Amino acid sequence: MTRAKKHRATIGDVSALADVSRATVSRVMNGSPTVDAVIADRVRKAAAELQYRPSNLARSLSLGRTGTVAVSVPDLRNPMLHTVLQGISASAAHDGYHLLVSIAGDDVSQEERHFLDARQRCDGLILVNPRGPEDELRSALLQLSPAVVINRDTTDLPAPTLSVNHERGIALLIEHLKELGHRHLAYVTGPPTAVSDLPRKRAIARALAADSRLEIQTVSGGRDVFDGREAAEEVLRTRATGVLVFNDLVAVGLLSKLRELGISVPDQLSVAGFDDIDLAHCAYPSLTTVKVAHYELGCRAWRELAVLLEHPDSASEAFHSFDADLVRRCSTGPAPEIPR
Amino acid sequence: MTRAKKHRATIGDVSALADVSRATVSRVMNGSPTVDAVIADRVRKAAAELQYRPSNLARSLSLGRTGTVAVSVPDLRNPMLHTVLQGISASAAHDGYHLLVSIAGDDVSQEERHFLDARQRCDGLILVNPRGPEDELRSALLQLSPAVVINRDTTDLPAPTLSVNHERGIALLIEHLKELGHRHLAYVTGPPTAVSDLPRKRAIARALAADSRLEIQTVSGGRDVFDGREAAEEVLRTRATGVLVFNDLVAVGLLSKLRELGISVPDQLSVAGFDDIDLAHCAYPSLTTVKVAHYELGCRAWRELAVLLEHPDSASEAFHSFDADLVRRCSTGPAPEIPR
DNA sequence: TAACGCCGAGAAACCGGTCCCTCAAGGATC
DNA sequence: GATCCTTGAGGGACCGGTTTCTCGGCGTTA
Repeated sequence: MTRAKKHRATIGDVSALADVSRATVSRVMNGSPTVDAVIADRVRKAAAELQYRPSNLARSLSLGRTGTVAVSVPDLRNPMLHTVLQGISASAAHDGYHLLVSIAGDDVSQEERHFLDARQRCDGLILVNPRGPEDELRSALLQLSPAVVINRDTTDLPAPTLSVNHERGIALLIEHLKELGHRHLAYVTGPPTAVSDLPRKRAIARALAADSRLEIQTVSGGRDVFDGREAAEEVLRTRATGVLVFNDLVAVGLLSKLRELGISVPDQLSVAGFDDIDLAHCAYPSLTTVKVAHYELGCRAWRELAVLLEHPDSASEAFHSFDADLVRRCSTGPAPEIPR
Repeated sequence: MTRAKKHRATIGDVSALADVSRATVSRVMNGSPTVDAVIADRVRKAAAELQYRPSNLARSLSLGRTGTVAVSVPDLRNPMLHTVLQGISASAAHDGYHLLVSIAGDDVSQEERHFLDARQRCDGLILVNPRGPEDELRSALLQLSPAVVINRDTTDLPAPTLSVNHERGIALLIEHLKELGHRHLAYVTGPPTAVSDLPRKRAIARALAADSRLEIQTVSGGRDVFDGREAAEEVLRTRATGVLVFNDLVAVGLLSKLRELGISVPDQLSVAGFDDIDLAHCAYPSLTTVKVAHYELGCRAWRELAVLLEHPDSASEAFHSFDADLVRRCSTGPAPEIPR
């Protein structure tokens, strides 16, 4: 054989060298106790000599399970995702599962195909911030099962769904700014594809309906710090005294540009973010925001998936909402007496 | 059959329903032109009816390739990694490969096992910031091939290695601070496991050897903003006038704590980071740092891996170094005449 | 000493695809 | 009308594991 350098050793190579059947090698590798110690030793020695590593692929195919779960995320830049991932990862590891992260990328039309692809290599899938239209998501989920959805505020998807209560989070921030005397606000949106913009906008509509003296204008934003910087001038044009921003990252960008433009926060303009990422605490001024238990959300997502992995037929469609808590910091303050 | 709801349809189910052989189904699914249009249609109809999706696992096993490559990273919090990932991801997608990200986690002793695991599910592996001892890494790489290493400044690893020139980056920063009149510096390290601390420390040792008037003290830091905040008081105790920080994220944390402590940057203390992440531009004061072509580094890493995937025997051991460029911003300034 | 049971290892089917090889049918050529 | 070539589909081996089922050999008990 010229296998010497080429392909890795297979179970057949080991069984031949140890002069036993492949079944026996399999038993030894999996620690089955029904193998004679002498033979087991011979097998282990042969395996070591050949540097044998069982093929995960073949093993998974035969076993019908991979011991792996995929998490699909649109983009990794948002630190809030990392916290969710840590929660999932820690819980999954505890149950002996591996985690693979798959980046869906910007092309929403490719998202469904991407989900299917990720799902195929694993026993289950966690979709974080899926973006496509609801009917597509709904039909995709039927093929993806077992799957769990994070941050889609549709309550009756054919999969367990966990979501931050964005609506309430925004409501808290609006309330906070109103208490500080603000009447004219601006909302800096997320990227056009972000579905989680919808509940935020619902909260805004509701607040407007409840208080006729309130005014809230929308400014298009994005997902990262540069998007926040770019939104700054338009925010100023609205002449609002307080700004709600899609998330903390965009808010930090906005703060930096406002500073360059000579706007004093919060004296002239109050700014509030969303998520309470580590950075919110380090921003200047430190960022008022709402805090979400992202880590626990990740843990819970895993638990839901774990149940489905055990009982694939338990048609779980639970919806769990995670409330947000206001975190008052220095980027919000009383509305200025005299608008700019 | 009670297969109705249970397992997904297999190629056998489709071939039975379409009354053709499994080989023919396989041909149709892979778009082979040697199939009669009528039959192909029948097969497609049957596949649609059964909602047939070929098993990636079985396909990969049979094909001997998965069309997937894994990237192993220690932790996702550092934004610099995202840029590298984007580079890899874009290039890989261009060549029709999928990318999976695997998070190694904090336990370095599990790292080798983690690499093997990630590698097993894919055709290749890119190791970003591997941390274990060099001899372990060296022997692991032999089993991991094809693999590519990013950010390990050992030039003769048994795999293509791409690394930021940390040594030169730090040298640039030291030079910059010296020009500003600083003689007494502090260096805030990365986490204890970070191997990329070594070239940074080498640069420091070299600078000290070259200039007897220079003094540089080491303060232990970490990898995220909170580590930076925690290092602040010890930094102040060194009475240094300039600080080099392991990376931008830690530097941003340090800046925030210094601000709380009433230290004026750069008037009383100059601070410099490393990596030039987006945030460096948004920090207050904006952060002097060194910029690295992380995106290009990612692209190059993919290219190296792609070559190995094509020609597994081309024993490539190339070492590529990516130079860093100084980015002067507002967090560094002239050394104070009178130290604190 | 014969019958029974248990332990441990091998043969072979199986997971779900791919693909080489074979061969039948139909059209073209002489 | 017979032969050759081409087209296209099927049979079956294969990828590298796991697992059921079978059976030989040994120790135990009557």
